[in-house]
Amino acid sequence: MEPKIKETAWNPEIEKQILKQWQGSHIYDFKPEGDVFVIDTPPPYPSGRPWHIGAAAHYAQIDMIARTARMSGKNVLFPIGIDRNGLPVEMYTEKKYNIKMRDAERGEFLKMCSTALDDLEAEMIQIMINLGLSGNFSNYYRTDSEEYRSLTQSTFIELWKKGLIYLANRPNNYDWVTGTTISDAEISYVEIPTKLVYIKFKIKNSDKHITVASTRPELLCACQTIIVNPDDKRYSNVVGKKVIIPLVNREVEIRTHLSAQMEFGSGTVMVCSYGDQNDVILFREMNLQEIVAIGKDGRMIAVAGSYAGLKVKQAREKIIEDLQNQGFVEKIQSINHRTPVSERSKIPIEIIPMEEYYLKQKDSVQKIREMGSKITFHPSMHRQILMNWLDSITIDWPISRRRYYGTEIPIWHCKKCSEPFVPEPGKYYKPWKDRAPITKCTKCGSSDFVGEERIFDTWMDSSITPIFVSKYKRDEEFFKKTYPATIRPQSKDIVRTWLYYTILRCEQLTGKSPWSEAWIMGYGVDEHGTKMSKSKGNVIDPLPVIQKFGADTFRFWSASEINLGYDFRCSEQKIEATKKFLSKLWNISRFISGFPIIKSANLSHSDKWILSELQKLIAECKKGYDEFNFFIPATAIREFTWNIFAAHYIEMVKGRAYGSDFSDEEKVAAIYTLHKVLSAIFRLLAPITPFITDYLWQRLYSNATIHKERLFEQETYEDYTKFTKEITEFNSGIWNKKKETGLSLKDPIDYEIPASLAQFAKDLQVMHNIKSN
RNA sequence: GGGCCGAUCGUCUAGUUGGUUAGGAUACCGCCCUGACACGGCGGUGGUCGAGAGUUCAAAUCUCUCUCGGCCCA
Repeated sequence: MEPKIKETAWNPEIEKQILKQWQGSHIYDFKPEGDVFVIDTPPPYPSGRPWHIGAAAHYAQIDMIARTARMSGKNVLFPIGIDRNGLPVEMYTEKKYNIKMRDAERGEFLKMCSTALDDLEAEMIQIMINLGLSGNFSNYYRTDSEEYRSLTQSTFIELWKKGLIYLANRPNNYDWVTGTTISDAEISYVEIPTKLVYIKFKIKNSDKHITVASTRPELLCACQTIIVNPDDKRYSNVVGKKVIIPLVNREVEIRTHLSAQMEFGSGTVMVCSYGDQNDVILFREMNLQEIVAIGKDGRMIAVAGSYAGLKVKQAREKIIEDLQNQGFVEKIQSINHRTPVSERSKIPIEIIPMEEYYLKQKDSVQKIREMGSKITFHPSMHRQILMNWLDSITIDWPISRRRYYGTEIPIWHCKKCSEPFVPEPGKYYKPWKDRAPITKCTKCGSSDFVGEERIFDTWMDSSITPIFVSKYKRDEEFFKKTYPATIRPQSKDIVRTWLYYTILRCEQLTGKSPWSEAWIMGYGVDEHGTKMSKSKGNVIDPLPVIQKFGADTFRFWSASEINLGYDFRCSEQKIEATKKFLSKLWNISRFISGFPIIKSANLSHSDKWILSELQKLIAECKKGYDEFNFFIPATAIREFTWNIFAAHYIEMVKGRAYGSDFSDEEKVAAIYTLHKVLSAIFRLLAPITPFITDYLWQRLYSNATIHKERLFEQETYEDYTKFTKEITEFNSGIWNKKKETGLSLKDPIDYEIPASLAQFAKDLQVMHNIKSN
């Protein structure tokens, strides 16, 4: 028997020719009809080389979702997009050209950012293609395109008209390095060593003092009250008295408030505008007059007296020194303080009152909680991340940013009376350079207008991906078919941003939940379990790994190694080891390819046994594919193929398939079953390893692609799986015996076949060359 | 300080209605060319199931406490 396949190992180079075939044949094109399955693909941000290997694994798995749905008979919309708005590219550009954004001409700067993104994007797209993603590459979208930005602006205009957006001047998280307001979602917390300074405040008309512990002594000039806990006996006799602020020599009153913790510091807290979020709450609650002490450049302003012009940190050092010199310091303690920092610039944020645009979100929390509880989460435990976040929302979402590379806020104000005007939706507006959409102010009659210079928080763009890909407001028919989308795949670290904001925005615009399922993946960490970062030097570049081992190897590794929702380790050695399975599959196929394809047969017992094991495998795979957990089918298929099908069944029927000492009927049954099982394995594996399965499928079974086939068909056979343990143990027993006695595997042996295996006796006898007595 | 999640051979994991010598894969070691595969076959080393206590005839599995790791919030 000559096998159809000559090569003895899977060669990843073949992937290139398969890719070419896919590209030419449009097998992955989407038709908006029948049973539609829409994936709200995350558009990755091209923030620099190399792309994270964990992200590549993530996209490989998203493709498995698409292929699973397609092979289940669905019409799959699998859009590909690139997220290009936001701060990282601005910082990248500033560094690359050694310029400052605010010194550059705005139009020029935007062009530089756009060019930088083009280069970074090209490699990302190439990796996605090489990975075999079955998405829409011929028409991939960019969030900074005219079409996308005009949709963002249209949705803003729509919500503005609905009254869901307002301008307000209130204390905000402010990142003075990047010069913009940021939302709570863009803040992370880090432990920073800092000094807790115990400052003595003189009590008015008394020679006594009280001690106040603070990590922000530079804000003394903005202090408006001192609070103590109402239950704190130590201070009950001073509540209501006035104290003199050291150095500043202003009087403030001592009050009580529950938020003062008796155990922390001295039990007293100075309330300043604004040291932290608690100060913001207290100023509002107690109706205190705010004193702004820090400017937009992160330096103290005039009200800080001699400290004006100093950066916050310098001012702190200086004021501690002055307090010490004048005897106001009782002691200084070194502590680690959980400090809010900007996720982008990594520096501690300041809270500064500013006028910004807000999108109402507090009123939506209850509705989103209900929607969230109806969305199916994979795995279900990650629903909690959303719920925890919903519980912590206290203010509306500030959506304006004082940066350049983003979608412009489409609004003009009357120069004279400040009346705002929004244009008609449907076009892309740049108010910083375009003319106003009206000629005369409807309020005061003035004809001078000033365009808004600010842009949106990038989440304003990203949060409308489901309505962008479904052509909201652009193709009503298409939208009806494709919205809400089916599934949102994403990583767990952006649940509170991307997932949450998308539900919020889509609910406000469409009244519906944007998808029925959310699929949440963990992070890729290095082989020792630590987070990959450029500074640690443990980043693995996915591109050379994919080139070396092939996309299918990489994909099978990702499926068999990553448990959905949990963090996973990335090691090149592990990826390399997975390649062996593909070669095993290749060689099984090579062997079977030598036999003709047979339509039907009269099965013998061994055949019925492996077919009922196959049914068990199919049921197991179905369970995994139904919840898009590819770990389950990948490991089950590997186990079945290698350790049951190849190790036992193929060895058992080899003699029969070759035909010596067997009837034609018996021979035909073996060959029929070999092909039956192999072709089922190909289809079961196709969503995970689309290259090798399609190649072998076309070599052996069809002129057409495997990717239009059904994933599996469930058939019923008499259950023979109860024999599996006995068969495999019997075979092991003989292999061991031959080894112990120094026999070669092909040597004859005396061995009793137990009565319970009598149905398989003939196959077993030939397999092991057991002497017939 | 509070919440959520996790912890099983070096690594990935099975085990979730309490009763298995705790199973598999990978890595490692040894032996072996066998009608597809040495990217193979067979076998072996390796786990006091994070720690402690409790319930029980019996606990990786149930209860409590603690430790560590991750994430979130105040």
